[in-house]
Amino acid sequence: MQRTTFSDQHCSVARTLDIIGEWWTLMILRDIFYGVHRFEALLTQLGISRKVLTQRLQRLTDEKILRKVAYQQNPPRYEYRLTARGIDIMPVLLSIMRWGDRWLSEDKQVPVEFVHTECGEVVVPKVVCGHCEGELSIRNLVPRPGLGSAEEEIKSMREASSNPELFKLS
Amino acid sequence: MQRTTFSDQHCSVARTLDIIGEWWTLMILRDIFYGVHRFEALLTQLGISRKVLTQRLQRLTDEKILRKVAYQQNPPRYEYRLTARGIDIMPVLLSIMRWGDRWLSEDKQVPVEFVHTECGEVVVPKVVCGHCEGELSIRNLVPRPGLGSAEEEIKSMREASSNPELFKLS
DNA sequence: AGACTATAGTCTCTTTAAGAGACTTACTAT
DNA sequence: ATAGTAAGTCTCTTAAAGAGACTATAGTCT
Repeated sequence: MQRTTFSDQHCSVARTLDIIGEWWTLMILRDIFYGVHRFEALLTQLGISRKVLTQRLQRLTDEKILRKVAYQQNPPRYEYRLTARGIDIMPVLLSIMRWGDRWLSEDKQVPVEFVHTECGEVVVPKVVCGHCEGELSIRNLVPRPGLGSAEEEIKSMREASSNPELFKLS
Repeated sequence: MQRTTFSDQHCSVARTLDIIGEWWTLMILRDIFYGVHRFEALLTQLGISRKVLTQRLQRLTDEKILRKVAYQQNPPRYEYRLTARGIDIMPVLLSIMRWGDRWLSEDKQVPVEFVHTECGEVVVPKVVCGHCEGELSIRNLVPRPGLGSAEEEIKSMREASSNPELFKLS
C-alpha cells in the first residue's frame, strides 16, 4: 500500500483519521467498547490476523487511546483498556452506528444496542450544536476558513457557501 | 492488502466501515462537504493518486452516497454531489473533527470551522440521546445484545456491563 | 490548419501492507 | 511428561496504493 499520511494537511479530520482511520482500528475499538479486552478474544471476535492486531494495538497504545493493564503475572498477561482519549472516541462510533442503522438495515437484526441508563431507552444518537443544542445539518452549517487555512481552501469554501445548488438532494 | 470485508459481522459499524472506512474515503467526503466537487480539484486538494480517487468516487457513487451531475456537455464533464445518504454522513465527520480538535490540537491553527447559522456560533458538535437529549458517555451507556446477536457477544457484554473496573480511566 | 489547454479519466510498474498460518515463550494443569 | 493457554513473532504470498505516463474529447489561440 505504501500509504501516505494525511497529517500534513493539519486538519483535525485528517489527523484523527491518521490514527483511527486505519483498516481494523475502529472495529477493534468497537469490540473494546463492547467489553472485549484481550488479545485472543479480539482475534476470534474480529477474524483479524495476529500480525495486524498486534500492530493496531501497539499503535493505539502509543497514541494513548488504549493502555495495557496486567491482569496476571507469571506469565505476564495484559488486557487493553480505554484511556480518557479512548473513551472519547465513542461519539465517533455512535455516529457511525447511527448511519448504518438508518441506511443499511434492510433487516432489523441489530446485534448490539446501547441503552441509555439516564432515560432507559435504546439510544438513537443525535449530533447537536454544543451552544444552542439545535440540530446540525448541512443546511444550517457554513464552512468557514479558520486561522490555519490555505488559499485554495478559502476559495472553494466561498464558492460552496454562496451556491445552495451544490447541496440539492438527488 | 487482499482485504477482507467486515460485513459478515452484520453489525451497523462493520457494514458502514466497509463503505466509508476505506483509506481516503472520509477525506474525500470531507472535501466535498467543504465544497470541492470536481475530480481535478479533489486530486490537487488531497494529494491522492488518480487511480484511487477514481475507485473511491466510483464506490461512493455505487453506494448512492455521491451522484454524478453533468455541469457541461461537449465534452461531458461531471461533478460529484452528495445525496441524502451522503449528507447524513456529516455527523460522522463532525464527531471525528471534534475528537481531533479536543485531543490533537497542540497549536490552535484550525483550517476550517463550521458556523451554525441558527445560533451564529462556531460549532462544537455534541452527541446526545435522541430520546431525552441527555449527554451520552461510556458511564451511562450499557451495551445490550440485540436480536441478531451471537452467543460470544452476549457473554462478553454481560462481563463488561457488570464490571465497572473495565472503564476506569488511566 | 496546427498547436495548445483543460478535464476526467485509464494503464503500467513498483512498493508495501494485509492475510494465512506455523512457530515461540513461559507458565499451569493433569 | 504431555497438553494447554495467552500473547505474541516470523515467513511467505497476494492484493492494494503510489507515481506518473498516456488517452479522449472538446474548445481556444495564432
